[in-house]
Amino acid sequence: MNSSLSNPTVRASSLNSELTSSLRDAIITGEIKQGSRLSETKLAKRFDVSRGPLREAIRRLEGMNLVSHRPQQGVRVVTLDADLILQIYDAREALESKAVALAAQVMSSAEIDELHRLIDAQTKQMRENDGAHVPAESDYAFHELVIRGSQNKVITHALLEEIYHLIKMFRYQTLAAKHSSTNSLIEHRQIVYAIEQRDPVLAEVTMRRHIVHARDRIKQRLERASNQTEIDS
Amino acid sequence: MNSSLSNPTVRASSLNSELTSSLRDAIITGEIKQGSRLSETKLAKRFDVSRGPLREAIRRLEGMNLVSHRPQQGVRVVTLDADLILQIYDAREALESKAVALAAQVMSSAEIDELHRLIDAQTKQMRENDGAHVPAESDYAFHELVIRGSQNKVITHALLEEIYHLIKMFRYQTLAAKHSSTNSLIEHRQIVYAIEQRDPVLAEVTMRRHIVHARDRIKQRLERASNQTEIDS
DNA sequence: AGATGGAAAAATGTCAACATTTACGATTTT
DNA sequence: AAAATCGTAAATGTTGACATTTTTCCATCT
Repeated sequence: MNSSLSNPTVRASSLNSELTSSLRDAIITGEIKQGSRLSETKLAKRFDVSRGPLREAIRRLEGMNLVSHRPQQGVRVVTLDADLILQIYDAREALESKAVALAAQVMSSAEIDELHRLIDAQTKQMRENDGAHVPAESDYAFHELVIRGSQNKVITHALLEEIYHLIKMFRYQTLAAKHSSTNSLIEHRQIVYAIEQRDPVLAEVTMRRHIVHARDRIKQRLERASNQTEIDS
Repeated sequence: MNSSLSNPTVRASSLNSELTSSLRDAIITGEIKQGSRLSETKLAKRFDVSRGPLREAIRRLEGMNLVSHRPQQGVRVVTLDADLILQIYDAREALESKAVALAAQVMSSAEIDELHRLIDAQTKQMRENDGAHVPAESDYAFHELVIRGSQNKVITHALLEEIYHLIKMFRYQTLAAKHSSTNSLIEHRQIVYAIEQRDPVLAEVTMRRHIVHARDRIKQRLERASNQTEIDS
């Protein structure tokens, strides 16, 4: 239940911080379902803590857009309907295309080398798998490197502490897609190329297209799923 | 001190919510100085509440990027140095240019009329003042209308609940600029025109230029201020 | 039988006290 | 006199209990 009570000398730096991570992951994986109410008393029992730290963790989740709060009525897990998903990708497109433009200007060569290592590893993983897919974790690692490479705290915070949690939640649950496509890897190579050329405009355009592609694929899936349920009913 | 304890029947919907606003405003206006430590015990006495709701309010301010937390050492108010200010405007450029592109596609004619009313009021205010400036509040109102007009929850949250608080804090303190320029009003008219034409590309480009202009002016001011202090020392 | 009312239970909002850690200052030692 | 160490005080982290509101369930009335 409690993930870190092993070494009493280490002092796991704060309970509410641990709770934030645990709750966040439980929401992302769907262990706590979309739209469901978060009962403070039940969660306090489940994690074996008092309600104080728990409430603080919930307040942080509010800032991550993972739960919404209504006074005197508690908090509910966000519901990822089609509209919201597409809105998330619009926000991501705006922020991450700007991030890569900045990264192309300020990223160190050491960081660019790291990007190469990631892509090489992804190429290898693709061959070892079915030859058409790359693990989602690897995909996240790539994007996180680029985002941090922008050295823009505000953009990095917005993307990694808010938008990406929602994207992971969507991919993990609604989609069962734990992989990204071959096209994705090709586009990643193009992005690294643009960064290497120190060409912010090319980098921005390439990243924007990469994300719009992903958005389009998702939109098609959602529309098909919507039609399907209409037929079913 | 306490802004709403008058009517006991009305029940001011939650103490920690009120605290969030009060603390936020105290930070934005500089009443609580940049870089200073927020003492929970002192603030609890000052607002005459217990530390529970206060801590929750502080957790919310964390999500707004207004304070940063270090375990076992409390929270400090963010410091708006030159780097951070420019990063904020880069993030704003990315998000708000996308917001206006979306707004151009989905805004209702009633909302567009509201934009016109605001601009007309600003024109009037400018004439009644020195003839060259418009109150900052009016400027915020315009941008907020456009942002909400995008109907994108994620972008709206990022801009209005995070980035704009930092911008207001900067304008209120570092800059003593409680006004925006004449150019600004002209650019606002161009933005409304693009929205009216239902031209998302033109709207996006115009908004981007509007924000880049503001960023450039700030950058010049900051560099002059920096040179000035070098001379002084 | 359905709807309306009230009472009980559970949930959120809040507070005061306890525990542990950090920081500051005084004292001691070199 | 300067530096290091120890002790005290204050701050953060956490807990359990109290208050008010909301929800649910049951009984009663139409």
